[in-house]
Amino acid sequence: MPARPETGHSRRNPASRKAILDAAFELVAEVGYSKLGIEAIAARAGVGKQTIYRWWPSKGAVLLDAYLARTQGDAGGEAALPDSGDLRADLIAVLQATVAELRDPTFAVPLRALTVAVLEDPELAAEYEHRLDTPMREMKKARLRAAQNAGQLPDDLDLDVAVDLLFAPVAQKWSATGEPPSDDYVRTLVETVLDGLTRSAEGVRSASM
Amino acid sequence: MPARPETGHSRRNPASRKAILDAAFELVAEVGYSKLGIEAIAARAGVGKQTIYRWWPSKGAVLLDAYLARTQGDAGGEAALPDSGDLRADLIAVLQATVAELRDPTFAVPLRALTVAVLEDPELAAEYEHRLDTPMREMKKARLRAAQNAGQLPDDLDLDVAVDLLFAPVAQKWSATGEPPSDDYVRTLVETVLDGLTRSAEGVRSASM
Amino acid sequence: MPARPETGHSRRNPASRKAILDAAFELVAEVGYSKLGIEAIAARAGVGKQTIYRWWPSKGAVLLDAYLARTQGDAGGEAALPDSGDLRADLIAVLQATVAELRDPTFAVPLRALTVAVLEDPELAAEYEHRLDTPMREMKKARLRAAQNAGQLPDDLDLDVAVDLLFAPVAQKWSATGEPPSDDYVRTLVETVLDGLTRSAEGVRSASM
Amino acid sequence: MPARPETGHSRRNPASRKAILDAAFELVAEVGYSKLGIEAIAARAGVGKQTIYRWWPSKGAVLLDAYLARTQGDAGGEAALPDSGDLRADLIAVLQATVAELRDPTFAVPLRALTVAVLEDPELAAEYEHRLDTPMREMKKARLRAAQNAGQLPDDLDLDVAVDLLFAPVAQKWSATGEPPSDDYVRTLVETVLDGLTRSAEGVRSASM
DNA sequence: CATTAAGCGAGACGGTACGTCTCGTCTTATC
DNA sequence: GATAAGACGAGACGTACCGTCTCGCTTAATG
Repeated sequence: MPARPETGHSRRNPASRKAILDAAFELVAEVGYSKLGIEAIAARAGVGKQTIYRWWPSKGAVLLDAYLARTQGDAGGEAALPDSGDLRADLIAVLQATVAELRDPTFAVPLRALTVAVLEDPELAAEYEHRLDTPMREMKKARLRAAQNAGQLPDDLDLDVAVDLLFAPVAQKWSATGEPPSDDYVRTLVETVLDGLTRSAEGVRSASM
Repeated sequence: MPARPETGHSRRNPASRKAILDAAFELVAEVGYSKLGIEAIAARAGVGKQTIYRWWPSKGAVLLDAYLARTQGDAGGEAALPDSGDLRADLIAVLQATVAELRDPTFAVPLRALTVAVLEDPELAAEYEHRLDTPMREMKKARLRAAQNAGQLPDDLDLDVAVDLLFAPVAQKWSATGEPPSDDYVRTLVETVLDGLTRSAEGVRSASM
Repeated sequence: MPARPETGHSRRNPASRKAILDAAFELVAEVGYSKLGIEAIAARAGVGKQTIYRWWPSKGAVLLDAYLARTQGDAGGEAALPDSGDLRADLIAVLQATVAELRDPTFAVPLRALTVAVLEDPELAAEYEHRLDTPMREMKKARLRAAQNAGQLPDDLDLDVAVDLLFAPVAQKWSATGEPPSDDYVRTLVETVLDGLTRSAEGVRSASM
Repeated sequence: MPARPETGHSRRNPASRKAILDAAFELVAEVGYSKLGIEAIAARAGVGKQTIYRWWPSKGAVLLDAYLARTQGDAGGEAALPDSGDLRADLIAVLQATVAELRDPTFAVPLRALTVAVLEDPELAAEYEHRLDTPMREMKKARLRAAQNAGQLPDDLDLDVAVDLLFAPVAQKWSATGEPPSDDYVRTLVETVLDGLTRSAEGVRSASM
């Protein structure tokens, strides 16, 4: 979330930029969002405070850049969800990988901080949605669309709702308790989503509805 | 989240307590969580700062008490979800009532503040879960259990997963964007959850899985 | 400096009074005047704060009572300066005893506290003068008056000035530096006071004046 | 009492420094030492509290600087006591000027505050002695030394004792009562000091001593 | 090839809120 | 009714950061 478009030949010092993002990521992992301060970031980065204020509008914006630099430094956004043909197994695998990541404090603590920052700042929320949320959602929808094409899911399925059903419960549980749900929960979740709450009550269902 | 059990005859002044909770609730609605300060609460409540520090461990704890006092002051926890016999319609109604509430800033802003507080403080999160989350979840599970007893839902359904599927997507969308989803989204959500993603692709499903 | 005259049969608890004065004296010796607090005195004395506020108008007043209780508990004010007939030797002895006392922190620290209290509170200053300063001054003047009667001092000598000349320099030095002057200083002081600055320059003096 | 030596080109803001010293001097004259607070000084000076804490270790240190700035802002320390050749008259004049100054609350109240501060803080006492007391004492001793050179005072006179005899009684009376002594007292004081207590009892003295 | 203007590390500054401490008053229960 | 206990409104304490603002210094581009 740069304050200025990085077009043209800015005289910005890339070493300072990197030092700031690294310092912010490490610091937030150590002390949490509420105790993360611009002065502390500047001090750890060996940078003047003004260099942060010059390029970022808030500590949340620094954090978003820092998180993106860490999580997407390697992959250029080319990632995709696995597609073995077995949708059920693939979804379980993806969600179990997600909860595994959330169990690693190195990423979970900064992500939690980012969540707080986004909750407190609507502008940052828009930036977050555009740069992190939407790309991830598109990846997930792509996998579901493949299942549709394979005839495994109905064509009129609302893919956004489907993505929410699969991922929101995990995110919510992690937000609320600090811990992601268990692998068993994830398995049950996927199966319940795929089959529906009413799956084995066909007789009753057709009778009452 | 009282610092001390309120058993016995405490010498605590109940008028001060009420003034503090009212001031906190109003202030947070006006300025948001990050700009909510203990001094401002004390000043608006006409109370010394120490009276807050004496009885609450953090501003998040004050906020939780304030929110509970507002939302459960009247109902003694006896509330229940509607049960017309039509599960689908009841769930849509409940979720639409929920999103309607989230569109009212009077409650949504303090609730958002409480969400931030809970994200930043694991102890408060436990308190929140015990005093707010669990009772609500029990209400929701009670309605689903009634549906089970009526043969509308399978007996082996995991009710916790079911509740998450219904409510987490709404909460998540509201958290991420500041706005709750539309009534249409809610309707689609309920129907997708009840029927399952694979609902109209039985043939394919049995073939590939 | 009791807030109420102690005439009549007050229901005042003498044990509490003694505990307060003892606690005040000990505490001030430990922490100094500026860090001496009513709450700390009450706590150490095992007494409610109100019991202090009821009977004394300020911590300085407590301190004056505490100091008097310690220093004059035994002697009922009957003390007198030594009179060996040798004024010079007696004065030196008295002043050296004074500086010796000022070197004992047990009394010097509370006395210093009392000095501060008196500097800050004119009412307490009047009380101090009446109950401590004047009696001491009278003792000193009595010794000088005896010397006058013995023909050792001129009849028209202003005894107040004389007392000040002998004692003010010692008090002043102790106030300013925290340490009383040396025994040698005291000896030189007494001799200079008795003889006058001009003592051995009679010729010049008679010539120029 | 600067916390740091003012050598080199400090980035300290001299306007803030002056505003703080002025505010401190005026405030202490209005409310006295015990009610003088750093916050009030900062507020009146239009300065952040940290700017005071950054440069002074205590309010007493601010007060010392403030007093020195007022009393020695003009004179660069070049002052000297009057020397008309008539020691007796000069001393009376100087002491009467001193008591006149002590009757002016504008200077007397801050000086009294400074006295309290010095009594409570040995480090400040050392600073006070070095920057205020010693220079004044040297001035006084210089005048007495001139009298020695003129043969008006004996060469073996202890000038420190002599200065104390002349000035301590005035300072002491002012400290103890809040009022400096009268002009008459001062005259008697000077004459008694110069002539000695035993001045007109030579016969008796030689007989008994 | 200066010159000049931006970025930079550093940190003082006017502020604000923190959480603690103590003040002097008030209330409650005990004796 | 005096007392021990301690909650209360009030507000100063000294600290920590905020975001802004100079300072010199370095460094790349432009005239």
